[in-house]
Amino acid sequence: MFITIDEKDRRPIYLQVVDEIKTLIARGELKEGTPLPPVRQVAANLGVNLNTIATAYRELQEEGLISIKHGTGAIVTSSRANNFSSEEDLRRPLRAALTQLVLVGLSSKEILDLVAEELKQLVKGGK
Amino acid sequence: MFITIDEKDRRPIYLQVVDEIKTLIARGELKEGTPLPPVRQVAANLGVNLNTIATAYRELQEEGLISIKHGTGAIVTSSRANNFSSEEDLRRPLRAALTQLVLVGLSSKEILDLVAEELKQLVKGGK
Amino acid sequence: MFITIDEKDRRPIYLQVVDEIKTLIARGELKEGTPLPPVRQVAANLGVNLNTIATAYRELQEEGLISIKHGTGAIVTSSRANNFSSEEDLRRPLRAALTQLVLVGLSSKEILDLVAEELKQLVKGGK
Amino acid sequence: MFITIDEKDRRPIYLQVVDEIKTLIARGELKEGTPLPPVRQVAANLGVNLNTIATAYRELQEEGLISIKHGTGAIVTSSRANNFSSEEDLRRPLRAALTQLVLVGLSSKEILDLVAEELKQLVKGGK
DNA sequence: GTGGTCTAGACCACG
DNA sequence: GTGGTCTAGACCACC
Repeated sequence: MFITIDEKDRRPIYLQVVDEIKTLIARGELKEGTPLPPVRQVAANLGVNLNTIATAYRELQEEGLISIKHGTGAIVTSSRANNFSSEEDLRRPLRAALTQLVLVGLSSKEILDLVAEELKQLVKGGK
Repeated sequence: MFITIDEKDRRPIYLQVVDEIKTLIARGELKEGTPLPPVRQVAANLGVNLNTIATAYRELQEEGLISIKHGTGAIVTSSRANNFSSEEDLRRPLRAALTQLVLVGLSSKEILDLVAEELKQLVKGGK
Repeated sequence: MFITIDEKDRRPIYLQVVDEIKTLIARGELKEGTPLPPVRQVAANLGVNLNTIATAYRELQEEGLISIKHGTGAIVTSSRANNFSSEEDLRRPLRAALTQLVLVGLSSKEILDLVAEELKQLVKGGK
Repeated sequence: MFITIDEKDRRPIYLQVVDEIKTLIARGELKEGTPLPPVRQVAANLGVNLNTIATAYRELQEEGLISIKHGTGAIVTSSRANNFSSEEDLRRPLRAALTQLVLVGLSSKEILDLVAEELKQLVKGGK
């Protein structure tokens, strides 16, 4: 399982980890039932503290994507997020991302291509 | 100029403000040369601390979108962001937003429609 | 002997087992002298690790409710717990349970009814 | 605001703090809108680490009882828990607490008196 | 002056 | 061998 963290990214490391794992789940690279690697192992690989990864796992558990069992480890339990979010909550981050692409000078077509490309990687499996 | 902040949004208020203003600029609702309302006024309208808005304006200035002049206020100077960001920096938030949409159960088509809709609102003015 | 464990319950499995068995003893469904089923059997039934049940039995033994004999298994020895607990130790979990009921919006009457109902099931046999 | 922690209690400190604050909210000693004392102050008072209290506050926020604002502090936002719990989830801890009281030898009447007493303190205000 | 995040490391609880 | 909790302390982000 490949996760990378970005020093330059201003968001906290644990949230970066959360997003990377979410993407892996969305892509189907982590299917339901799959065990996640131990907290300590991920922490060692990324060179960060154990607690940082533990926080990420806890967050994923709260969103209902994984289940953590004491003494046993964590497994993916769902590829569906508990959606307590309103449509606006989903639109906001999308709009912000698109806005930045526009401001950087990309044309509508370039943006749509970019979106299509990313989306294709996310739903490789089908749907 | 209409800005709203979302109590439930976990991101800092100043970043929410930054994003909303960026969207207004991208949409052409704030054109080059337009003055931004005074920090005090925005802060009062939103019921937040003055420093919060000042931080947002500073951030926008650093990205080259506005110019802050002591005594005269801030004006929009460009509809192009200084792009110091790598391609990956632009992709990451997009991927995160798309990932969440996938996890919430939307189909590729639904997501593309959503993107197209948001994008249309962003480039209404031109391009 | 019917025991169930609740995946969603955040408390450790062994404690859930301890509490379920205590309830059976309090209700008189497990009387003094009754043998408890072998650790292996309970573990198999619940699909949990053998050590988990062993830990539960050990806990019950420490409270003086059962006696574990190597080779012969465990038997219920008392329907009275060794009360090493202060009054406050007994009140705390009660208060926590009642607090949650209040916060969830139940009225005093509803709560008292609930208590009476549970209590009736616990002392069916006598007292 | 008086909180105490119990060395002998086997539950983690942060959960003890959570329960104590919940009780204060249920009792109406902490009303909606009331600010909670700063994390560092509570930590100092109890002689525990700052992170321990921060964890407790985060838990209360997740249950919807308080709202934490960066740079501002935490305030009580509701005296109603977000009740995602099934009835069984509410009964379990109550049953466990009552079971222990029975096993310790209290009569039904004594238990009901104890419940009534605790409950009275919880709903002093009325209902 | 708030809370948030992270570290290094210890020790415990669980299965 | 898992994850959980806690500490002491540093540094950052936010308002």
